[in-house]
Amino acid sequence: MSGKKSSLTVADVARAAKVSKATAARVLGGYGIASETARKAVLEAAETLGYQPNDLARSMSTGRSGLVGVIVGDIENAFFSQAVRGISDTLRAADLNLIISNSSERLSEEIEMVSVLLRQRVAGLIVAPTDARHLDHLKAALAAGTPVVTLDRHVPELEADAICGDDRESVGRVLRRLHEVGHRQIAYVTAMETTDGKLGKLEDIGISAVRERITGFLTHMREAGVEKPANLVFVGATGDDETSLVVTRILERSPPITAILASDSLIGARIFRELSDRGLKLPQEMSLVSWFDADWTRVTSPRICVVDQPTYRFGQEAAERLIARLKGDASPPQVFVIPTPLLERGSIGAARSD
Amino acid sequence: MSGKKSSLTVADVARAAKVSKATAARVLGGYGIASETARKAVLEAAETLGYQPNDLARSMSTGRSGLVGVIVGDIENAFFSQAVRGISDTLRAADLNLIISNSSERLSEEIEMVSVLLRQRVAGLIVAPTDARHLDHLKAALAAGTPVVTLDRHVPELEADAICGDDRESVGRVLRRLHEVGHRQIAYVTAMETTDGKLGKLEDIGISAVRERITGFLTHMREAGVEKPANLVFVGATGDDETSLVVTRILERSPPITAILASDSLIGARIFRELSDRGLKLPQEMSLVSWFDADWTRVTSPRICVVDQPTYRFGQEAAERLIARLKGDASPPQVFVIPTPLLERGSIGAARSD
DNA sequence: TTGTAAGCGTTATCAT
DNA sequence: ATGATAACGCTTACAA
Repeated sequence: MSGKKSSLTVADVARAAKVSKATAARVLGGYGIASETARKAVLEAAETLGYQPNDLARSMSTGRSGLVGVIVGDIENAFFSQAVRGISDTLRAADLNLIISNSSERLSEEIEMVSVLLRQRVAGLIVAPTDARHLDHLKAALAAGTPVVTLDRHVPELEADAICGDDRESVGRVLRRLHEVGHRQIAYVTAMETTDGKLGKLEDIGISAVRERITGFLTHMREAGVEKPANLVFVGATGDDETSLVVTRILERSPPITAILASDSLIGARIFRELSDRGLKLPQEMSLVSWFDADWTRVTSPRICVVDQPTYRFGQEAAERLIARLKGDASPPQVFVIPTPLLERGSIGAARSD
Repeated sequence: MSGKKSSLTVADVARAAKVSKATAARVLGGYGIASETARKAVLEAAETLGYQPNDLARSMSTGRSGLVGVIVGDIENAFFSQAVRGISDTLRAADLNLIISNSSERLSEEIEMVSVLLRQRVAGLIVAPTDARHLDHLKAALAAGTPVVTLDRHVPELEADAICGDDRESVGRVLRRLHEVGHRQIAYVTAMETTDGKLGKLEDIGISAVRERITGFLTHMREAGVEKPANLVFVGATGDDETSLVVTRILERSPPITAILASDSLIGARIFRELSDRGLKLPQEMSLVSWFDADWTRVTSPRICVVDQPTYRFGQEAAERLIARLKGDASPPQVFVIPTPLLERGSIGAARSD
């Protein structure tokens, strides 16, 4: 009852239809030409036998594989899973499938996964590169003729299309808004880890989206007359405990910090919980803005103001670019910047009088 | 600069290493035997040439493919993306990769995806079957010798291992708790669609997890002396508007409904928003319990009591079962029931006096 | 231990 | 329009 029946081949169908293997293959593969009679005979034979083509073999001889590799930082994160959905929907419409891998935002894993995917001879790669300073593996993919599209991140040195948000500008929008209602001491909190817990050189930030946003933050804050904005960037908010520590440091600051920007929605949620655990009232005692319009930001009171990153669209665009490349588009690599508007909600209030 | 260099083969390496193709293949494939000298020569040649094996070809000749197909209802839903993460982590440890597909909870898409994945000759399949009454495609997979594991759902008629929660019991736990604090009129809300908006025959519920929970609900409610518990099951909460309608109907009921169970975390979030939009106070005016410990349930006030479905573990177990099958385990199919404990939080309060 | 040669299931070339 | 037949890149008897 549990048959490991080594599936049927075109040869079997050909035999049943009393034509040559070549003719059967032409009909089944939908290429070349065949007479109506032959076509009918073959299709009928295939039907009754229950023939299922072997895409492995097909890819072997054609050289192209119908599989696209996707490497994200963390599929559990709605930011990425939503993007993956966009990718998936778009790819399917082009008859492509998707092999998915998690880098856990670790370079070593990303390298490993690229290698695995290349071995599988994927038709193309969509990657959220973990570290803009290590690109050999991605360059190797390109050199092997496998198109690459970067997702959410842009690496100029790579000959690849990129889909990303307007990170630097989005920070500007947030800060302008906060400035309008009187905020001056504003904290930026990110998960990024540094050796000493302090913000280092900007060039050392491997994830371009993070680098862009912090750069924007520093620029705009300086323009607004804040002395040492780097002191307002808090790094290392990687988990609950670390974030708790960061919040403590923020609350101890003098002059008092009146608003917090959370670099992503995981951090945002943690910060929100910390603040409400400590009994702080939003937005009277603290304003909060997070990146990504996650579910949780709409059930809090007040609801949380967010920078809306339409990641489903990120995914769509990425897949579309890749498909274009697969179809032969050989134009120079482009960066597609997707607007990430500020969604105003109750978590921004007037700054406390200092 | 953009080379479509048709990658190197074992033959190229063999030539460079001055050995036969077979010897090179043996070394590179890590099978058979080779002298130390040969081994060194081959590896060195492979290294300097930059040889990358072709897994497609390998699968072709060995018959096994190193790829596992996963079909979920909606990768955007944290319930599934978390499970996928569990699957991914576990598979990787066994040197397997994962092709992922979305069924959008539609049978037709599921059938299509199974077919695509079988064509790709995946080694195995992990599926959250959309409809327990249509199994031909999954049976075909089994017949072709491809092991199948069902995720979150169990279909007895299928010769496949199943990983699922203790759905029926979990409803019991929830209801018992609610009963203790005085609730009698309790609503169960699900996304499931029916033709007339009413609950039909239980056997017609295609998703086993939903069927089990509703069955449990009806049984326990009856045991608690509620007359027509079916009237307390609200179906069709598929989107924001539909859920709004359901909530209206719930609030209009007499005798008044004092507690709501949300069949999944998307519905739970929608219901919560509806309730707070209407100014109802949790838990004084309404109690709420949701399935799945989603992020949003921990940032509301009060926090939402949930039935904790450890879906990462669901995924892990599913992958482990599949790996066991791939290794040749031929024992009869088993159902692995994973406990889904009730996490008590502030959203349960004493029932209003009626 | 090593090499020769025959597959795996397609596609693709070239006569017929 | 159709049919032999040779690839594709690997594994795997079987021989040497």
